[in-house]
Amino acid sequence: MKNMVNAFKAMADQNRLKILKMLQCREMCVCEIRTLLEVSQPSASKHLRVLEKAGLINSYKEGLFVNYRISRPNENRQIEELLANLSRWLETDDDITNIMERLPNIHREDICGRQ
Amino acid sequence: MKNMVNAFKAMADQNRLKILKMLQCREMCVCEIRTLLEVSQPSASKHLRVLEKAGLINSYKEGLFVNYRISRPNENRQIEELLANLSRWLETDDDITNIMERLPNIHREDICGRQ
DNA sequence: CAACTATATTCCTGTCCGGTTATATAGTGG
DNA sequence: CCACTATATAACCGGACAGGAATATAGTTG
Repeated sequence: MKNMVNAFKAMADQNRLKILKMLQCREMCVCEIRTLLEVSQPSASKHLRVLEKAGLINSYKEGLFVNYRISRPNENRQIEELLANLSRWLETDDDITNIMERLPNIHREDICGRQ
Repeated sequence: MKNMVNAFKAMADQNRLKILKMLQCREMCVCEIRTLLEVSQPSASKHLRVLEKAGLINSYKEGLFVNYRISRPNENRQIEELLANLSRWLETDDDITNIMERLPNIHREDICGRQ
């Protein structure tokens, strides 16, 4: 039950839902996420930590970057179902569609080192 | 999106998840819920309010009692999917199975007027 | 209408959460 | 090893939230 509660807590925030939707398109590093989200770097970092602790996403290092991605199919069936649902939800939400439009043009090479 | 966030917030609490699971068995009045949950009456009342505002449950009066029940299939497809998932989850959770065992023996006639 | 009962609301308090600023850590290139 | 960059963590603050105690409301019964 604790797991479930934590997953719901993690999803009970607009910015974190946005992050999940973004990562369902492709994996991204923190500075890409923070740029799309338009939040500060520490803020993005903390949200990612919450999602990771809830088992919804995980991360791996690639040089200086840390890439985040949706938790691979395993973990826990409930989380998997939740994420599967989410991928079908919010398709018509203004904030989400806005992010989805900008997402293809966001590349770390263009962003990093210029903030 | 706000709707989704509110639904997740409402579900991000052990007691509220318990209430939803209970109501997925049958509708109940506040004093039945509060007894199964082992919380104070105002606490139960407040949790119910949160769930109701999130569109997960609704209520109707029956004399002195207020009966709560799972939101009828309509409302919003996302909420419906969430609840459908929940009904398959937590089947093996200790707290939930404990409640499910006691639930058939809880009747308002035996409880009310004796607290 | 008075006494009673089921529920809701209010007020208070301690805790958690999100955001910001400042600082720390870790990896890279010279 | 130094300067730089991407990310994480810490410290702090204001606002939201859970729980309890007290009170209000609404419906019932006599």
